[in-house]
Amino acid sequence: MEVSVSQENYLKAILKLERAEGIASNQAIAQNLESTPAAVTGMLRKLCDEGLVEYEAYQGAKLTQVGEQHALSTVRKHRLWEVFLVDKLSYRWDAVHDLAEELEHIGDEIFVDRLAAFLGHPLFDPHGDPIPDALGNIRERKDVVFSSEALAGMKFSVCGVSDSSDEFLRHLNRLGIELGSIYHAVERFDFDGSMEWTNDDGERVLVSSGVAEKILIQIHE
Amino acid sequence: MEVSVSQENYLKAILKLERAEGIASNQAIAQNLESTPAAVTGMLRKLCDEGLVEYEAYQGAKLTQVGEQHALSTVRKHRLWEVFLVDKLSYRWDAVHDLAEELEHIGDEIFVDRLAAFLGHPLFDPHGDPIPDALGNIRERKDVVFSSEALAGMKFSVCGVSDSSDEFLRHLNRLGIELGSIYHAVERFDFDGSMEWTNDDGERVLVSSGVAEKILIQIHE
DNA sequence: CTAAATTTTTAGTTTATCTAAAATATTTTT
DNA sequence: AAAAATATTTTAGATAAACTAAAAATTTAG
Ligand SMILES: [Mn+2]
Ligand SMILES: [Mn+2]
Ligand SMILES: [Mn+2]
Ligand SMILES: [Mn+2]
Repeated sequence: MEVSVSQENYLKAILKLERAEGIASNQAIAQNLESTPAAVTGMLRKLCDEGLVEYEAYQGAKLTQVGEQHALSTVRKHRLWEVFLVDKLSYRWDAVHDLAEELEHIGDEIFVDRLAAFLGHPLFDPHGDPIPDALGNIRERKDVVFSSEALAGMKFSVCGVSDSSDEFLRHLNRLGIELGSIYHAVERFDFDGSMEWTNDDGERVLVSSGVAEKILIQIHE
Repeated sequence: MEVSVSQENYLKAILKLERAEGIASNQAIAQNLESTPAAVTGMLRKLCDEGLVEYEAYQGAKLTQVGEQHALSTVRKHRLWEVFLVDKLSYRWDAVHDLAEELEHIGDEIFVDRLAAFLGHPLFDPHGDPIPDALGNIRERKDVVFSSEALAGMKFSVCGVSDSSDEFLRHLNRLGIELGSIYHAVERFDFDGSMEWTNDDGERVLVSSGVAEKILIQIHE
């Protein structure tokens, strides 16, 4: 019952799609993994044979109990390694994804658990994504909305992003926006939906609607 | 110029053999990697094409400058990860090899260098093997001999092992012998070459000649 | 019910590595 | 220097894990 690197990446993609849309369609999986529907069909059959996904032809895929645990364990590893890279090796949040994508496939549960203990059992990764615990439980955050929903006058803190691509994160770096940053929404410009924010140091930042829609915030008071 | 996991394992084996015997014979490489001479011939040709080893048919293999650097970098990663596992994740020295064998193939020079910095640029791994620095320099230890050479009355500290197999290390665990342990040689029994040692707490240990021949020590005064 | 979209099947292809047995070269022994 | 023993290479093919393009089948939407 060895699960290959490729298979683990499939499981992660299916987990993500299942959480987002209820079921993982062939096409969506292909898109996620930059592959083709034909390749996905082949892999789904294999994963089904191995008891990791439920799959009937033309009906899309769902993870089995075992498959979901495996996927969650891989996500857990991925996010813990991202924490390690940022907290211990001083990587920036836009430089950790590819490395974590490799590290997530190494070692067993004992290894992950020791890593988690060493890091102090962190609850979130450097992008604000929740880290499943050893049993696969994910604490979904409450009271979290996209910053595009903030109204003028509100005070909020940045607690996540819905796009962890290096390009987007580097754009945020340029704007000075990072996890934990606290801002006030000053104004929304109806013309293009962009917003002006200020922080406690009085620094202003102009956030386009496209960017605001990808930043998760928690509203204060 | 991507070097595969398998290729990196070949380079490491060749490095080891070259240091030990001057040249890496086909057969010795096969033995090291639990493969066959025919498979080795094929891989040596590929590595030669890629400029990583010098190889002429029937003449055995030597690493090129580039190949040696790559091999040293892999060894460096392996040993640094072993230090990480023991120092940070509380693994025992007999449980780190297989994991390091996988981790050593991940990431680039920047990653290794940051890991080394995080660990405080350790000079030796948990088995007493020297860790190459970022440039590939290995500080070979001086005044190190096998414990079988210790004469009655001598005081010494354990600084390495020539066999890092889990079985041997677990045997040392049972005897209570670990890196840094300090002993006095009490007596050698001519009958079978076994030795009796004591530590400062007055605890005695009987070491067979086979074991003594695999333990590296530094003699005090 | 059609037409469009999605998925599966078919029939290979690719890549990387390994194997057994035969042929060849090298080394050792006589 | 032969012969014998040992080591290495060649040959020819196996294996495994994935992926692809195009055709066929199925599902879904209008
Ligand atoms: Mn991955
Ligand atoms: Mn992340
Ligand atoms: Mn390895
Ligand atoms: Mn070691």
